[in-house]
Amino acid sequence: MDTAPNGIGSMLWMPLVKRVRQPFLGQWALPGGGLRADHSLEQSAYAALESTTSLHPRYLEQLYTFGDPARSHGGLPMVSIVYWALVGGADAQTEPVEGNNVKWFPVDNLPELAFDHRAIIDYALSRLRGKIEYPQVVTRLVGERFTLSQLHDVYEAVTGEAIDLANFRRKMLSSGQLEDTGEKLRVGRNRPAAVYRYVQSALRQFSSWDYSVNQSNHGSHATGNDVLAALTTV
Amino acid sequence: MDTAPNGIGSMLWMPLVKRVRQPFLGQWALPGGGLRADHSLEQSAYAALESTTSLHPRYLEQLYTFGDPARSHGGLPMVSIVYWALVGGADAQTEPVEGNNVKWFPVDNLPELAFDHRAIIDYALSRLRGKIEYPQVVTRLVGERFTLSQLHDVYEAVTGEAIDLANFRRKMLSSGQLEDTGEKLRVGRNRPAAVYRYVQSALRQFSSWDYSVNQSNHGSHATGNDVLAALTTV
DNA sequence: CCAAAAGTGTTCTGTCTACACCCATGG
DNA sequence: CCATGGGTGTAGACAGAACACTTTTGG
Repeated sequence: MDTAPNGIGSMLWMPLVKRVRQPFLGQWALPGGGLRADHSLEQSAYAALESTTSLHPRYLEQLYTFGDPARSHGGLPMVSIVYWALVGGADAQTEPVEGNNVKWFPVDNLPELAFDHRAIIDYALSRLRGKIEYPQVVTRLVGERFTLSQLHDVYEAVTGEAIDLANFRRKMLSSGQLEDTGEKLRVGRNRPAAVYRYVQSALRQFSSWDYSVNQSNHGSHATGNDVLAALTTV
Repeated sequence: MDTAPNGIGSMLWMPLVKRVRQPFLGQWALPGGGLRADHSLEQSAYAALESTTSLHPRYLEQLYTFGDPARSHGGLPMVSIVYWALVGGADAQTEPVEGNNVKWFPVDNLPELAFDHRAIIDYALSRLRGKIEYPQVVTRLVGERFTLSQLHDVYEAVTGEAIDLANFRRKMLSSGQLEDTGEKLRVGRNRPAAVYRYVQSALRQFSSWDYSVNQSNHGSHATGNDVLAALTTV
């Protein structure tokens, strides 16, 4: 995939779905699906995303709940509960098989969107930027084990701006949250880089209901160059 | 009201309601109410809080939506949409009239709570701490016009720790977000303090759906010593 | 003049930034 | 031996913490 204009190596991408009914027929929109009585909200969101995009996200978090009376038709107010997901580089290798109605877009070049989905995406991105410091979050994007360069690429993709690699590396290492696995990873013909992971205590240190679901991980390594995210509505 | 143990002058308080039915009969819980078809979620939350506690909050924000299948009875999953409110010192003067089933508690000394309401409160507090920098938020607690000492008290109450007043004052003034109103406020027989307000641009600078509702304000001044917050469920 | 809160100055320390530099590797 | 990314050193700018100090007021 492409490289971003400014000195940034990686890019955030997300899948959109072309609407097949009114309103906004033919426009791009966030993937979505219905609520299921015997499932948690997270499970319903996961299913909605999976069925429309074939993604198996490793991170799923509730974003916001919308309940505008203008959307209601008669009885109860219509409520949309929006989730967002992160998909790591490893999963991505199998994904970009785009279905007929699904297409991946870089977040800095999105098409016109249906409803208020553009605003939802902007809000999700600001939340993501605020949380990128959390190991639980960044791990979903870069994988369990990673080099400092890979971690650096994810930070740049998420923040959208260039970060000095030398300073980044020092900051990360001095945080005490990373440990050297002893492994080396060679990219191309260059000097092999040390492979790190977050220490257990860093991964555990979070309190809220975020990061609750889908802790299953398939032992994958981050190798791709791009960073993927998805939003879904229930 | 009391003074906190450590050098902190003000305290965060919140209202709880004693449950009058099963489950958790007799236990303390967050105020709550039902959803209304012809109202937005915010309006419903506002109504729920108002009817149980007689509060007219000046700040209302969506916290999280719960939808555990374990809560369901048959049909659709039962969903709770939690909002939180901030109530400034001025409003407070009329409030602490506690109804039979409503009582105010300092957040560092809450009773046993029904359901998972304790966890909800903890999450709300961490969110509040993260947002206390935003003029839109702090203004709801301290009022439109305030002295630097009052602002300082709010910061201490919310963060729960002592903050050096001299440094605090410099930081605030150098931020460029405050402007001197020219007014003076005398407390007791001491030197009068300058009264400040946030500049318009600072109050406008926010993006998300938070801070959307209930912009009505009754031109009140913060004079009380305590800071109040409320959570409600819909 | 005293107490108490308002408000100012100064020093110290740690963190962020920019950028020069050295190291390891395969071709 | 050279190009490329991995990795280290260092000097200046800046922001926060600690705390001594001065000012204004009513009693």
